[in-house]
Amino acid sequence: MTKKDEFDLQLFLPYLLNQAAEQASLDFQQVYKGRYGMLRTEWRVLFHLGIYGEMTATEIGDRARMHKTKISRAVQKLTERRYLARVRDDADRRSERLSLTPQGRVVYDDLRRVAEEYDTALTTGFSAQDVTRLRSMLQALAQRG
Amino acid sequence: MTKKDEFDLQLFLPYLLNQAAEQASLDFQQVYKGRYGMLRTEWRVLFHLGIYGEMTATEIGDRARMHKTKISRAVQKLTERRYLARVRDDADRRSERLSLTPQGRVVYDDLRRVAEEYDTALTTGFSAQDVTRLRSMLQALAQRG
DNA sequence: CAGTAATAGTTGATTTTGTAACCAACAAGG
DNA sequence: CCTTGTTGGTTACAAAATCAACTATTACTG
Repeated sequence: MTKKDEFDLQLFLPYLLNQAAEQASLDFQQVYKGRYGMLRTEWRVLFHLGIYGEMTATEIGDRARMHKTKISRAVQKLTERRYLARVRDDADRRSERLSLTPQGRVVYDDLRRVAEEYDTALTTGFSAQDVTRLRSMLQALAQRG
Repeated sequence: MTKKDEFDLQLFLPYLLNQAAEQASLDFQQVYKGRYGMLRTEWRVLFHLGIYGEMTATEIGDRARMHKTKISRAVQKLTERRYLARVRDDADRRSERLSLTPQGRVVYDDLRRVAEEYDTALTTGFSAQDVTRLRSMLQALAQRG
């Protein structure tokens, strides 16, 4: 990253990643916020249920690396808006099986379409190979710890 | 990213970038938080002054893409801790020239050393070429908008 | 089993961030 | 100059994230 005495903040990975991440989520944020008044935590929960189907709060937390209070509050909001249904699990009555309502699925489908388009827009200008390499490196970085 | 009907959240760039960014900043965060009780906004301001020398708040904001209220509060905190000095600019008496105190420089030097080591640790396992490519792609992504 | 520990999830208090309104100093045009 | 608009920066208030404590249920251990 640096030679000898110079330190380039613009190349420092945590900083750089953060700048890129913030920029990358900006436009997509406008959509889920503007169109559905959702928070980042909320679309994440929505997407997890949309993709993986029925899950419990902790399962989402593990997969998304989100803290359980964030999940709890996101689930509340989404339930209020009738985007998801909660059913107590009879096998373990502490937890609830969460799933999308039909209404929630409509929202998910819409946002997912936008997400796909947005991802495409973000990666235009890079070669397919570079993009693949980028994703795999990011996944590796995300896994450390 | 996806073929036809599948949507892989783990590969969605805004999500992936965010996961990687969060993970990447974790350990470094421990250091500046644990060792100096600093916030992310604060080390950023500190680093900007350490690297680029005297700057005004807006200059930092432009370069770091941070909102001015964040800067304002970070500057306050850092001033309280005697890490930086503020001098009203006579040419334009609305703004202040900010710079590190000797004490602030000590902290900067320490954190910078840690940052360098940490960056190295993060990138081990990747080829030098891949890392270079990664950084340049991230810079490109960060610039969009 | 009884007692203790661990887990799923919620709630409340505190901290941090975001948004908007604001003050002081400067800039430009008439 | 004087009005209007802009810019640098702060402050107040609302929204959100973090952290700690709490309830209810299940798992473990002697």
